[in-house]
Amino acid sequence: MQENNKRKNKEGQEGNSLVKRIERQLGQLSRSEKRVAQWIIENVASAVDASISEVAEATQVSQPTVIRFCRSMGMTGFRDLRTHLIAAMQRPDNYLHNDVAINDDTDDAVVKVVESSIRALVDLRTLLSGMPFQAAIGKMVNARQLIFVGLGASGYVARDACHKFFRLGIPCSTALDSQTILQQSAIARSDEVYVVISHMGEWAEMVDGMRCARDRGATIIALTDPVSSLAKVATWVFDCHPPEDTNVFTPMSSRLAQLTLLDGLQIGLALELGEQAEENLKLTKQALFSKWSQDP
Amino acid sequence: MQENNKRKNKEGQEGNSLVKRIERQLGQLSRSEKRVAQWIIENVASAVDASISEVAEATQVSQPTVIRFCRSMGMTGFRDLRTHLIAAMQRPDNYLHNDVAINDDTDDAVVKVVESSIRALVDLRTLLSGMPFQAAIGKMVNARQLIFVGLGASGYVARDACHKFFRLGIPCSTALDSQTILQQSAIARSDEVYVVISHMGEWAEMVDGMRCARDRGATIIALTDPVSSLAKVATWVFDCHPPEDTNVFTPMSSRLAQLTLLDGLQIGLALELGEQAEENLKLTKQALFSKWSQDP
DNA sequence: TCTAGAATGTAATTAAACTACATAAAATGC
DNA sequence: GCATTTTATGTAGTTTAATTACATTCTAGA
Repeated sequence: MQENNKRKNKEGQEGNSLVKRIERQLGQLSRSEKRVAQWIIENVASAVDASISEVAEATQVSQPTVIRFCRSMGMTGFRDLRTHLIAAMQRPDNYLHNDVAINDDTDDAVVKVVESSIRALVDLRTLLSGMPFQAAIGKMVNARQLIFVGLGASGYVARDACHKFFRLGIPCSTALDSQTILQQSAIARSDEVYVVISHMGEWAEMVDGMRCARDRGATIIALTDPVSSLAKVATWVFDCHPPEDTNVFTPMSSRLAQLTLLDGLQIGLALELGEQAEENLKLTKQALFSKWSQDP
Repeated sequence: MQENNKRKNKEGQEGNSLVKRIERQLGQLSRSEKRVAQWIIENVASAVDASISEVAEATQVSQPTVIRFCRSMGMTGFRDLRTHLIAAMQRPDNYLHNDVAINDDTDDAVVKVVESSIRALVDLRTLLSGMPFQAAIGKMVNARQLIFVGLGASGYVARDACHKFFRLGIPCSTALDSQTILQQSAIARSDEVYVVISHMGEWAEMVDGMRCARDRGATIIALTDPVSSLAKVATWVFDCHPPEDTNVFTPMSSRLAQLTLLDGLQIGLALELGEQAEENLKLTKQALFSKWSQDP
């Protein structure tokens, strides 16, 4: 009758987080207390904000039962439980998957959106070790120019990246539509690096353009689905598998992973470039700062 | 006495972003509120367990003054402050010193970048409860037009948001430089909603423009530092306090929080709009999908 | 079926958080 | 230097949250 144990093993690396502790003691609880426990596990996020009456209502038990549950968990009371829950939520591994549903109220939906973003980045962290940062940065260091390529929503990511990398003192440009991409790649040079952002990696013009650039000797760094056509053309691929796209209300958290990946590349490149890049970064920051500190 | 000073410093460091924020704003507080702030800084550990009355007693001020202090810090109340204190206590020194260092190797640096991004979103998660989503969405539902405003790097966030919201079927535009902002706000209408993104919230032209738009009856939703001039002008403020900006290699993880916040707003708005928005989202997704599924 | 003991709920109690209003202090204008 | 506004703070009351005491219900074993 109990839940399967394999899940416990998989998630159980962080043995002493409060959520895990509740899970472990689930068996020893009475029926009503178990309901409370279950709800808290499944709604950790809402639970940290809830008052005792809200928990009681959500789980259809009386308020004293909620307190009894807290005591069963070794806490002095509800307040204490809340304290520990908040602390536990600071470990990102505690965020579980939960899609936005059409009948969610605003606050629940927002919480879910944020949590799905957190999950996207936690996923990214686990993928990092397999990514060719060294190789990509090695090419960038000697590049005459970086060209950031992206269509539609990915264009915003490309723009953001361009704005970030140019501060290192490297010539940077963008190509955000088919025409520009094709023209740009037609004159590609072997000392140029293309950074291409594409969820699916299947837009024909983009793939064609990149193939052309590649043929002309340019380096293609692709943030895309590793099984896509684009990935086949690229010199180096950073695995950004597209989202499962469960429903229309799921936002594109994957672009956060892309942005973060590009942050990582930029910082890595800055370190590789050394003093010169550091100086440039300082200067660009100062340029902003000195401006607005004049009008308080 | 020397020892006293040292201890104070040490404990100040042991704190965290919230404590730092309190320290930073010490100057702008009134005499009594400053007493509260000081006590909390020097007794973070006791503060997380204390009730309002205990804090009031310890600092010799009235209970409402303690609440006022919480509000001055941008929290909704004492409960909220406590939540944030607990969360902040969870990462004593280690995360602060997790900045990228000049002698890090690439992989270390990348991991640090990703973790600081995760941290930014987990921080956002703890701030959500105090944010006026309902109110903001309420205004957006009936808006004739949404105008997304941002300068420099924030401009990319504004663009991204614009591209996201227009898919709901609402007229959306952007204002990404001083001239456009001033002109746009000069003709602002009471049924328009401005969504303004600014880390510092102190660019004079932007603040002036928004004040003008506000005077003309428009709604100003600001993603900015809650103590900034922009925040004072805004109708609703979403607390996006600027990063502590420890070194030049620290990327702007805070913009991920802004993007995610806007994701949340968009999804919340979509739910509020109901079927029509859902239909629009579906259609825009299909428009993309049918295109690239033709060329595999 | 009866009864002990656990489980749960009801209703009252206490304490915490917050609000509205009043007063005092400081800053400003004349 | 006095009146007037603004700001800061406290007092007292209200609302909400957390907890306790006690009553009821349920369950298991004689």
